[in-house]
Amino acid sequence: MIFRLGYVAMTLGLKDCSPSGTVTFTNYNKIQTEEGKLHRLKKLSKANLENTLRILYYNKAMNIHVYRLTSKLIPLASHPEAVKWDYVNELHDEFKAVGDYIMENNFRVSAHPDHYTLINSPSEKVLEDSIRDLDYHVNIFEAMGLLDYKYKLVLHVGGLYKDKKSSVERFKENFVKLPDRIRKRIILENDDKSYTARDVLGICMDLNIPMVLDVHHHACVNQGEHLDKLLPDIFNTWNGETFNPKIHFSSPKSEKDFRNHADDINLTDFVQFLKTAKKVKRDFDIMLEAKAKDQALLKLSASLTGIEGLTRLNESYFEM
DNA sequence: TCGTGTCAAGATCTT
DNA sequence: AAGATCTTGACACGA
Repeated sequence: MIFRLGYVAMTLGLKDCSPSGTVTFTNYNKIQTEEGKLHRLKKLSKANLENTLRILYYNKAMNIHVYRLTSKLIPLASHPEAVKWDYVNELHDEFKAVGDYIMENNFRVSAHPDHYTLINSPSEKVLEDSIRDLDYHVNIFEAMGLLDYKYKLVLHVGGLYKDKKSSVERFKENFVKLPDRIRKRIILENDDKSYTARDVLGICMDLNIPMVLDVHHHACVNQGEHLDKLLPDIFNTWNGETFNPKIHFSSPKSEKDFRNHADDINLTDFVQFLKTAKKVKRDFDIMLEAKAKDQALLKLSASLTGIEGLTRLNESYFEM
């Protein structure tokens, strides 16, 4: 079986190549004219898309095909008070260049709306803001021409609101009401505090949603279950999907800051997880969430060369 | 050019 | 009930 490695958003191997250039709302407001504001947003967005393309060139050169797009491609896009503009059409060519390159080279790209996006919130406003943010993310995929639902948005279940059971119910109610173009993109990940892998698996099986296991989060909070028990079912939530199952992997920064991400991936823990994954006998992808991004990936990749039972096919592809 | 406080956003813990 | 904390990369501003 084959597994692949990927990383998140930015590339330390490239200088001056942030795909997440932005402007603070405070500063944005200092710009006097509507035209000036628009110009600023457009300039930043254009640079972000160009840098994303550069990152993809780099990924291709490095044989890395699993990559998470930044959520910050279009600054203030879902900010309620920022000027509304048609970034999809105005940046059509830039979006298309990125999307074409992704499809031509079979990249598996995804996005991960940040933790303010909560579709199980009891607040009508928070829900509304969240849907607007999801809409923005889908707009980006669509603008790139990534119309296939295989390009996913990773979400957490949300807050507990002092009552897990009703909060899960609210998630389900709100989820099924989402428009197809959003709902069919969403996949769910266990978090490091509230919703365990087992909680999320239950929801995913109920609603037919692919689940992303975060191994680190599972170590932070669990109900005593071993991953051996859960992993086959987690992978089965991907049956019928185009892409293989995906998991997230990161290492704790320290014993004290256990939930924080370390710069690199702990080799011992990683190999330990591979042993569990091997039993499932299924190809899968691993999104590395390490602060050293692509450098952490390459470092891990290099150190996996000597591991017994593992064949390194290239920088990010392994057979075991 | 460098260092540091600040930043759109919510939830939850602390006081 | 209000304020602090979480966590993160990048801005913004001043030295």
